Amino acid sequence: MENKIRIYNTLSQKKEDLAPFEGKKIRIYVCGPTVYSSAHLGHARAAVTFDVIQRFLKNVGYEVTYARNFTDIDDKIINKSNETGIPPQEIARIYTEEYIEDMDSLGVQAPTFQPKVTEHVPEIIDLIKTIIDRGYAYQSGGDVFFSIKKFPSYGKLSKRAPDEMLAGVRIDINERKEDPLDFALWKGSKPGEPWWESPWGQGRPGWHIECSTMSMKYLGSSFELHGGGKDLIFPHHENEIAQSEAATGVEFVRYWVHNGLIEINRAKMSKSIGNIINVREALTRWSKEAIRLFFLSHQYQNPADFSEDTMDENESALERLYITLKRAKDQKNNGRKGDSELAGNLNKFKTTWIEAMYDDFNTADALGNLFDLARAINRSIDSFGWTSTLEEALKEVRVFGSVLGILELDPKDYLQREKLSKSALEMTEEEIKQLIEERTASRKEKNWKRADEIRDYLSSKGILLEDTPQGTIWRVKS
RNA sequence: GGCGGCGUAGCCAAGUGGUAAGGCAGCGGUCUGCAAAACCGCAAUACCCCGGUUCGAAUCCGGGCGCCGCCUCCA
Repeated sequence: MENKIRIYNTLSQKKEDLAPFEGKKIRIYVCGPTVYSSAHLGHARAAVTFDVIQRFLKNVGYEVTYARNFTDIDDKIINKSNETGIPPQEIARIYTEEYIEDMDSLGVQAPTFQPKVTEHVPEIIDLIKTIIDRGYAYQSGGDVFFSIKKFPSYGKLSKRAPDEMLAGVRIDINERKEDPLDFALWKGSKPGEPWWESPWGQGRPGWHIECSTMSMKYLGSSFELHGGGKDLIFPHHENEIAQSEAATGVEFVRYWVHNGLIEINRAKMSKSIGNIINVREALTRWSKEAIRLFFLSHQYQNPADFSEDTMDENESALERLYITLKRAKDQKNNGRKGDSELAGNLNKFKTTWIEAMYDDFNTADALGNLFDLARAINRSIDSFGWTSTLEEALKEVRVFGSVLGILELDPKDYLQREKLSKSALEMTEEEIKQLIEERTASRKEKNWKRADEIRDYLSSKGILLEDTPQGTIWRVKS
């Protein structure tokens, strides 16, 4: 097995060995949402991607410190406030809470720190002062701008040269900027807008500076891993690098990691196109683990094209795994010791899934190996029922599941309750159980007609029956 | 125009030099009262096209076609 984690670094455009600054400590910062609307699948993918990365790192022995911010003061929030009449703070509060709830619903573990911009304005002002003092920024009216000319390596992340960026590009000509590409560290406030007192007058932080401030506050001037969606590479992360390195003189981040975007019918999901799918909408139809499975069955850097059919397929795939787990659980100990064939498959799985994850967190590859193991488990059950090897295999599946955040439910709960709640059928568990009892009685009398009638009826209601040696079981159809 | 990326069977999707994981859907078989699930098997002559490098390329290089993202708020 390889002993180095390989990770694709946007900065070098190569896979590199993951090497912490110190021991086995990894510090991660991920750009969280600007809280002015409900979380959509794009937010969810980013959150799940880095959730799995941090889970895996912990699993293989790293000590992870993970920060993800809330940008709770921003032009977009102010615009929303102007549209709705709801105060900006209230908008931010509502969507911050929603985001926390939604990510929790998706099984995303809470980061170590979840700092908010509005709670760090003094630190932001200090950082801006430092940048000005070091000669990288200038005041102009009530604004403060970062001067990209002073930062020669500007463009190193997004691979673009400042001269080229200007050509044919739509840029607001702001009279107060020395260079059109300069960006605001501090924005003077207009009447009616939220503001904080600063050396440059009343105003608020510009976009970008909050992430530099908070990441460095919680993780240090230099830290290992900074993540976010690919759409943030420019200008957001480019500007973060410029500001941070201008302020400290040291390398800001060692590995830049970017997840691919969600597409709908091969077009980016975005507010301007209006094809947004919110997390809570998706959760009314598919289980949280199916949604995670959808994300994780793609390599994290690739685009993921969303469709209802694809989601249904993921739900079916998840169901297959849970059915296998349930079968395994239902086996009785029959005294047999082990199954060498399964043991071989288990060993293979143990190494292959770890290897896949070591290679740039390739969850899609790892999942392929899981399905191989599931087949091996089923085969073993068919031949031997319960064995100690089966027990070991289930243990390993649980470990794997805990890294990906899937297969964490009791199989029965998934196959019945979880799915019952996602389907439109109006049937209680009690009613279902009664009908099954009646059918079991009919079957004993070999009254196949009545038995089939009941089965067909339940089927029409979306309930699938299965007659097993242990009795009749049911689940909700996909 | 600049930068980045993608094009693998019916659909989804791994795979950066040695003759192609996995899932979903389909077909046949075993099992079953019949089903379901599971297993076994099948199928789809699956690597966008054309050149090149190589003993050997889906994988590297060049060219072409198609699609997408960023360059403007965005996970």
